[in-house]
Amino acid sequence: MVRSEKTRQFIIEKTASIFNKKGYIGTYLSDLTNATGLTKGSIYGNFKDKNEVALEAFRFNYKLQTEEVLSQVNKEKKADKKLLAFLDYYKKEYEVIFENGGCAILNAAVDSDDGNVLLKQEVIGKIENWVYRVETILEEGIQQKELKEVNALEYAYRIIAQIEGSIFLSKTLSQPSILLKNIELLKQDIELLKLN
Amino acid sequence: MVRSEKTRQFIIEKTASIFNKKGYIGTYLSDLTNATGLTKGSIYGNFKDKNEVALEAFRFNYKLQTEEVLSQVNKEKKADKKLLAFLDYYKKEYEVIFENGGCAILNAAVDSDDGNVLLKQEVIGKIENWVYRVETILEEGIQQKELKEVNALEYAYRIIAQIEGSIFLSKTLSQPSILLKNIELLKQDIELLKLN
DNA sequence: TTTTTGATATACCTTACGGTATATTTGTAG
DNA sequence: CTACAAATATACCGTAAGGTATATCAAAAA
Repeated sequence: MVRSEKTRQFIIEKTASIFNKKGYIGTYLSDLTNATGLTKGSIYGNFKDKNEVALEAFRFNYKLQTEEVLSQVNKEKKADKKLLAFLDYYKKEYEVIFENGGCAILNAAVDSDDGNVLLKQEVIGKIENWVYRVETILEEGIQQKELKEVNALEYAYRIIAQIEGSIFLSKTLSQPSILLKNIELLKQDIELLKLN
Repeated sequence: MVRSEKTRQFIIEKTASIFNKKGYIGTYLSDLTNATGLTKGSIYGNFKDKNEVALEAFRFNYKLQTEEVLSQVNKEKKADKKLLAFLDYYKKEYEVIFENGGCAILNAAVDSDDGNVLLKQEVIGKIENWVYRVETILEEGIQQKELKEVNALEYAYRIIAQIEGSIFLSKTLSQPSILLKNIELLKQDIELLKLN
């Protein structure tokens, strides 16, 4: 990694959670310089504008929160185990997510609801990808006769809505137990989905 | 209503959805003057500062979205009917909610996550109140032997998380069907909760 | 060791933000 | 119809935002 690429990465890492907590407009260039110890000149030497930093910050947050869980999921063979691994991730990592400012997808989506088209498109793409992955797990499970026949897409939407809503509620009320309990209930649903 | 109170109300009505869409920091005084046709002087004659407008705007949005549903719910006698009325509200009114920028509670909570302590407290209070009302309906239903015995508080959190998550997903992906389907599934859950 | 090139810091610009003091207008009471 | 009070508009302020041109510095090549 050349020098500039290293600095770019450094800026993204140091500012990602700030963007997640304070939003695009609410995160000022002064926040970026304070968090990195760099100057505006240096930041603008590595990024086109604030928007580009925000976009990369979101990608970083997304990777942090979602790509790790996927590797956990992929370790499992059977559909139900995959789904349970997926849910267990939130059980284990909710503290990290909370400290980081909550679900990056939810924050970025709400934040970019006005104007910020690039970020909005990015978020939509990530959600669709997430839905697709859950849907695929379900469909493969159904095909392998591991799971009952349900509408995989609808079921995926339901699970994801439940997770997002639970993280949101739990974080806003500062009550981790809400998330933990709802994850537990989702796991029960998955158990009921299993064929014998 | 005296003249000033009328103007105050006018400002709140005209700016509420802007705050809901663009957030506290993202809504500028110029947005407020544009939306109302008034000047800064007039706005500051009726409100202490932007924060006070934002707070009242949130209260307005909350009333719009939540107090109407409660009147619908209170028309019903039996617990299951109350819960179904509650869910039906979203089925009927999602378009209005979407046009208004989505769920005011979710937006305000995410928005006020940094710094805005007053608004944050307000939102937390509203959520707690909401949870309490759903919890009470469930408990009364259980007492009246209309519903199966479940943990009312946990069940309330689950329903609310599902609704919030569904509105969020649905709105972000511009797919009302996600919300509608999930509401349908929640209604099925309520049916299963009924005794006999 | 010197030169060159890319990265970072400095100093500055424009703009528009939130907010305020004051002038003007408008509705109301006498 | 006038005088007063309340509400609104005007004109302004200080600050800090995002962004840029230029100077300085550091690392690698010659």
